[in-house]
Amino acid sequence: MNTDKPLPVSNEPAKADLDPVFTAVAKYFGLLAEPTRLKILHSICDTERQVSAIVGETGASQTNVSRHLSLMHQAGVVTRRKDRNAVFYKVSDPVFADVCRTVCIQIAGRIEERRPLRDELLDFAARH
Amino acid sequence: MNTDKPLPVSNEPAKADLDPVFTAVAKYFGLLAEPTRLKILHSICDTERQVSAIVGETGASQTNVSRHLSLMHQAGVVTRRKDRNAVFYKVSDPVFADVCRTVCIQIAGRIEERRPLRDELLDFAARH
DNA sequence: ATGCTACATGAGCATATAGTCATAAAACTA
DNA sequence: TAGTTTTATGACTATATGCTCATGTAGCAT
Repeated sequence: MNTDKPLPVSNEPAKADLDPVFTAVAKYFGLLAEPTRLKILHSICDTERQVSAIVGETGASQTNVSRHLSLMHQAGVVTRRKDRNAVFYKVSDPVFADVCRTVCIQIAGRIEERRPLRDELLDFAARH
Repeated sequence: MNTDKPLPVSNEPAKADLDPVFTAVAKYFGLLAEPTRLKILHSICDTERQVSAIVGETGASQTNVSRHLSLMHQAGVVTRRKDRNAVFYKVSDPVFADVCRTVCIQIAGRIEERRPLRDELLDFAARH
């Protein structure tokens, strides 16, 4: 019998195979879907920083920061460098670096205008 | 006593006020962080479609599709148009339309190469 | 060796949310 | 009117995950 991947139903153009893509992309966006992670990314998008510094900047607990950093390291969007007793992290993924810079630096000034966030991200997109 | 918003600790440049921004941005990205929603967005990023058609395309249940559509409508990224018995949805946010087009059309062909997804999104970013 | 600092991690809790089933509401059809 | 189709929603379940407390581990200092 046929052991190849199951053929798509009717004449659809291999649409079933898109599922893993959607799942993977969703996970990727999920990394950007948490305020604490965005804060952390903001803290290390330009400068390499050690965990304790990130903790101080973000105000999150050491445990929590460590967990988020592990997660993002596993996903490959931050790099880890150990120096003596400290561990330094940095955003290695240019997309993420861009996003956090844009979001944090560009948008921050407009928060008091209370424009819908949609507009903010529209501006973000327009500049890329 | 002072009833204004609390002053930032030490000489930090109003960093505490960034919190609502991070939260809002996170919620926004969260809309893109679910496979089913990405499928739905893919289905209506170019063409306006009624719910039953989206159900047929995505393979998700009618209830689930309806919920996701409500959610995205509330968030303002899709528009709703009622025609007789049917309801038509369309992606109204150009950012989302772009994302879903890019992700689905551009990346789909490369899934079998098994490159890390990071590279995929790098390409996405490079073309903007 | 003892203690201190820096980071990571197991266990557990609390909450958010994706999904389902049943049902409701609205509009068309016979 | 009765029945069908289309979409939305209340109630519920299951799972994921953000967070914390406690503890472990590694390197440095005295």
